[in-house]
Amino acid sequence: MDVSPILDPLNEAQRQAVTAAPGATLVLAGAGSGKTRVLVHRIAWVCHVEHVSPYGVLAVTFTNKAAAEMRSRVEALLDVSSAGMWVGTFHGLSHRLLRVHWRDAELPETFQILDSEDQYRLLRRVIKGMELDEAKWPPKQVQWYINARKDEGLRAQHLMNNGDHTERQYAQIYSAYEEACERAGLVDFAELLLRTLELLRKCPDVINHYRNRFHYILVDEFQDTNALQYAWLREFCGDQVPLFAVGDDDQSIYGWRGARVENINHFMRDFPGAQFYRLEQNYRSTRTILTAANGLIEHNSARMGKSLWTRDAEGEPILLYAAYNEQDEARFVADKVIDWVRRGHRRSEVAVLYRSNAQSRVFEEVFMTQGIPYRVYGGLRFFERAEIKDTLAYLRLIANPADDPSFERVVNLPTRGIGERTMAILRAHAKDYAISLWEAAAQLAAAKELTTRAAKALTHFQSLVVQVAREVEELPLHDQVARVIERTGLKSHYGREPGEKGQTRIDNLAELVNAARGFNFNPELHGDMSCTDAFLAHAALEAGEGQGASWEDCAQLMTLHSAKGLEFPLVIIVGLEQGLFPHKMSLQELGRLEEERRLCYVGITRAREQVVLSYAETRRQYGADGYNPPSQFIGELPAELITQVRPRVQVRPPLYRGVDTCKRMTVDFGLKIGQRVAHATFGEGVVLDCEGAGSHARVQVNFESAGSKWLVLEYAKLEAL
DNA sequence: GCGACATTGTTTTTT
DNA sequence: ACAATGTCGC
Repeated sequence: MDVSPILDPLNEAQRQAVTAAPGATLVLAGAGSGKTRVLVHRIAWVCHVEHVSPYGVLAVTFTNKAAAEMRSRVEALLDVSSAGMWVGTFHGLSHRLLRVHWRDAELPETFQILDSEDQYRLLRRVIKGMELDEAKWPPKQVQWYINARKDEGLRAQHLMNNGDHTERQYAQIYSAYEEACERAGLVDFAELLLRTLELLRKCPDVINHYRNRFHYILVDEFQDTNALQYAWLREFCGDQVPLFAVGDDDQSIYGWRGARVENINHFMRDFPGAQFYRLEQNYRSTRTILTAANGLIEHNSARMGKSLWTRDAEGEPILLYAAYNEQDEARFVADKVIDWVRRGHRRSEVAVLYRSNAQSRVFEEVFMTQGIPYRVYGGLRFFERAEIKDTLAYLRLIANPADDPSFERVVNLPTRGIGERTMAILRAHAKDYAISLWEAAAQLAAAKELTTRAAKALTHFQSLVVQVAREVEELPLHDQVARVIERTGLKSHYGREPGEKGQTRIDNLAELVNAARGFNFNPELHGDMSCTDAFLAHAALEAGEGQGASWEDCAQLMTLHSAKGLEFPLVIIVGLEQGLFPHKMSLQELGRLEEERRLCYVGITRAREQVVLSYAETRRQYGADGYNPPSQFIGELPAELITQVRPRVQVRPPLYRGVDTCKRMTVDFGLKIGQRVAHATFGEGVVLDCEGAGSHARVQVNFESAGSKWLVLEYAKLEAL
């Protein structure tokens, strides 16, 4: 067997990892060091050299995108179809397992998946149903709590008797939520994993089957695994099946949602004798960029230790721009994009990275006026749109009338006279007899316990659903979807919405029919699910892109988090201000601050050719002007790599504040906020704020070298520049 | 059931 | 500031 296609494209460290002896292996793979390549080549290696069938390989990722990429690269390298191979996300693979073993997992055959929005809505219902005050038990927080517990492998029953009153109440809600899911045959995202884990633990037949089947398990982005996912992996491995894990502790940015970098350490403990490799040669960035990234990340204490290097040239210095405010910052960035394009590059090679989504707005506005095409990542995705979810809710209700959340969603959409009062009676009845809303509706309408009007409306709704269900039974999927949209009145309902909005929704519904038409039912993957169920699961597990892939050459706007795994020739990281990035919520705890620093590290290492940084001296946030000092991360980068960009001219209109100090400042000292000033010892800086009056008047000045300071005007002898 | 006003919370995101 | 809810009156 010729292994040269597998080994030739690899460097020494990669080759060692790929050809490691069978057994647990951990690869610490720095940014841009060929992590996916190692994973893919490792699969090829074990298949070709150790003669493991591709069907004996289980490869797990976090996102569908990563799974798809892995699949296609394995196919290209192995020259076989990857159809039989188990490559997928934790959730996708868990789902697949639960569909096969639904009986052992104690699920109804047609169980459906709740996405986070569905989960949130159901939780609100549950909390209301328990007659609890939403203000005291915020559904968002409860949702957070439940998911966090599930991610730790904990059920409500484990929590009922612990903690204080609050804790117990949370556990009570958790328990009621479990029951609601149970009754309606619903499974949320975390539940997919937890159910699977419990299934594997309680059914020796099942786990033995899979341990015999999978001879190799690989996992990507290992630093992002939470406790549940790690337990899931260990369960599959037992003490026989080797686990090949690839990750980078320096890119762990999801601690806030339960990811445990410590799993990297646990790996070495739980798999004694595990092999350990480091990939430190970077193929992406210039030396300047890597030196900067290394310099920054060295400020973190809890690290495995790793230092990226490259054979690449030194490259451009890192640019730093101190903007007056967020508008000035956006204008500067727009200029940079225009300049980049003028030099013969593509716009799509530029990424603007920010800490929080709200920051995208200014950039959008300025890009719009400057005529720069752009694309914002994140936001509502296709299958998350209201009109899409409404249609899917009808489909779900047809498949399973006990699906209470779907019932709630569409019972009065379009409005058919079933209001809050009727629903309250329905819910109470359903609760009393522990039946679904669907059954409750049927019973109450028959028992004449409702007003004639309400009973009629309910009967009408139910017969509509039954009728559409019958009509649709034998139709191909896309016709089913089209028929549902038509017959339920959704189409005309949205058509009535005024303006562009209604049309967009209609277009989206048409797009949904297309998506259904293009949906491949794969018996290999979907087992004996119905095509509709498979499509519904697909909608929940792969919510689709935020915006359809744009053919136009667009500048890319996204959060630092969503930039992970991507690369761009030019990366512009904006809003580098203390309190914004690192975010103020992270400043109290060292661990969280270090995570912010890793986020910055991720941002910098996305760049191939150049990094540009910027911050604003004043920024309008939550409606008020804020003054943030420059981010500490700027100071943590090696100073010699940074070139300050001087502002061109003073573009920003001066800010006036209607307080006496400002007037005095302006009149007596010739100062105003935003004014550049010079101080005898501190050098040059910018006035950020003022307070007090008369001889107590003070100004806050942000000095270039000395940082920001409060000075008493009378003594400071500031010189206006 | 819908439009007008009030209240509320604004880090990051995938599945 | 602002968007996204919730409440109230018709």
